[in-house]
Amino acid sequence: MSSSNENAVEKPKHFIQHIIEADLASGKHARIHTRFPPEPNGYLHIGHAKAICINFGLAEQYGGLCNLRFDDTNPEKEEAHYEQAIEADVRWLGFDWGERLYHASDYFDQLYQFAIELIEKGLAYVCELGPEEMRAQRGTLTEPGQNSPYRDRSVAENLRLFEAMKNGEFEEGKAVLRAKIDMASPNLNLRDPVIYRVRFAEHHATGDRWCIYPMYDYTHCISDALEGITHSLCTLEFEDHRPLYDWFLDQVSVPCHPQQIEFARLELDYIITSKRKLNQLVQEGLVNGWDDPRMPTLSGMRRRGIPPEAIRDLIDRVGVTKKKATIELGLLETCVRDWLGPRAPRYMAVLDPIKVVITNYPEGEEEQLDAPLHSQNPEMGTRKLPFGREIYIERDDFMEDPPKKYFRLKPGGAVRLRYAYIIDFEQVVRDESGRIVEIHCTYDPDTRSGIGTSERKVKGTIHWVPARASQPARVRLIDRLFTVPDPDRRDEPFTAFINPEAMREMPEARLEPALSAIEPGQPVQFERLGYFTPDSHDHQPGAPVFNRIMTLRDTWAKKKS
RNA sequence: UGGGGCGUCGCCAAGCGGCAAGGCACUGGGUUUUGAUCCCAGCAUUCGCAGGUUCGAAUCCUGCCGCCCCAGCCA
Repeated sequence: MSSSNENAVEKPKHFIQHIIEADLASGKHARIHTRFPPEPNGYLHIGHAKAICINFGLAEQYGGLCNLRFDDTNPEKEEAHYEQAIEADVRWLGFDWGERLYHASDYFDQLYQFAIELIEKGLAYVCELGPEEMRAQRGTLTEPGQNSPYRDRSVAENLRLFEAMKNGEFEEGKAVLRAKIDMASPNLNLRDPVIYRVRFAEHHATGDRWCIYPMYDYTHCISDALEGITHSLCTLEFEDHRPLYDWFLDQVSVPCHPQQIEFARLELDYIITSKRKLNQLVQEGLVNGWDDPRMPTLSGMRRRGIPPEAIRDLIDRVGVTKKKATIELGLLETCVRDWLGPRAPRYMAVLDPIKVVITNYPEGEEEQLDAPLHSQNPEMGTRKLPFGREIYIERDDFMEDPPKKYFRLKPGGAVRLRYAYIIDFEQVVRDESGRIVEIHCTYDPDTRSGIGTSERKVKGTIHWVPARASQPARVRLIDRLFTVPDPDRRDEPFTAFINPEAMREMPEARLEPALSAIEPGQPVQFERLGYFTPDSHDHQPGAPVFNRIMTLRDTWAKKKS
């Protein structure tokens, strides 16, 4: 996808690949097995795409397997409908978990039995400290914690109390099961972490069968082991949890001991991935839902028209390391253009039209031009393009008083109309207020594209649509959601940096007729403007609505500024 | 002042004792009926800093400095 050119230098392997290859070579594993473990409490965003691509991608690359597992251990936050959305997003990215769709809640019975095993080994106890007391006794970063007064209960008593917890005999907050590790550990995670808490909440998968729920650290490692995961990949903030991950697996009779490996999550400038903040955007109506095309959610990017291949390419180019890195948005833009460039069929649309009358073109006449769908790839075929006396061009493709090097239409000048003729400027027509309402030109019949006999050359070529045969449309210009690269890390709230121009609708836009056959999901290029696709919610065959996926690279705009 | 990580070009990133890959961005030039694409060229005497070991260090040692994460009965 990226640079598969001539000298095709092999892409260097990243550290996780080194680990996997060593494990395969040493015979530690015959095949690898990974998993993508989202919590079903929100929608997936571009950051999740990295975890998805790494887990599924590595399994694919080394002939292994990757499970999809919902980490549903907190009934108060999770909801079933998120699961369907997550599944759709993972599939959209092009990955498949086969029959291996699991839930942490599938293991609640086993998790309960392993907890009993820990109690029997004297490694877990029921603690009746309240949340505040427990915090007070945990110590600080520099001071050790104190042992709970309940720490030395007998195995029999712990067994009885834990069962009482399970039977609903304790109110929420009145008792937890804790691992007995070390209250003086410099790693806070090892200071007798809670492994079960009481919650009288309906769980979306297990209903009211349980009133005690296992905590993440305890659940995750055991779930991995039960699924035969070989490499448990997660983000950097879990590094401190690895000793606990290993501790549980060492104490309990699970079938294997997966290796947890941490990598840096994906960060992009001009975007945010905080669940809380994305939710705020939606709740406060700052965007139109989770799949608003401005959103960095996978559903938003899909609706905007960004190809999943471009996202996979981005992840591929960015690499996998333990160093926190913020990638420039420009790289994503490059990936999108690289994927779409050779594939998107070309059409013409005028976003902000101004009428051009070709005064020497016979009134009432019209001709059908043949225009290639992709000038570099003739195999894509052609479409018919009606041309007549009246057409529309882009308002900013004409300037009365142009700067030097402006080679579009100007007084005294000429331009080529893409796939049609060269036209010469004649005059502008104004209304009473002096506003230009029309431009009059003449065309040069010998310059028709392809079959013209003239040797005449002009510097500029502009796009256009026929006045009569073009179709009115709403076209939304999508741009970055924020005006600063780091809206997250400012003194003002991030909402202060929302880009008011992130979605501009062009109400007067007009499309060439062939565009009426394009449906949502099909990306096209509007020549000289960018890549666009019909909006999956609002587009109607008779009333088209297109979203801009990405502009074309524009060096002219750069030179001007 | 505890513990765990990370510091190689503007943004990423190879490199693992033998003398700084690659991508993106940027800059110049060529092609072009998309100021797009494509092509060609340029772009770190230097690897957070300071010492040390060595014939030789981004790579080894020592000491500093900077940044990130951890005190949920969240994940």
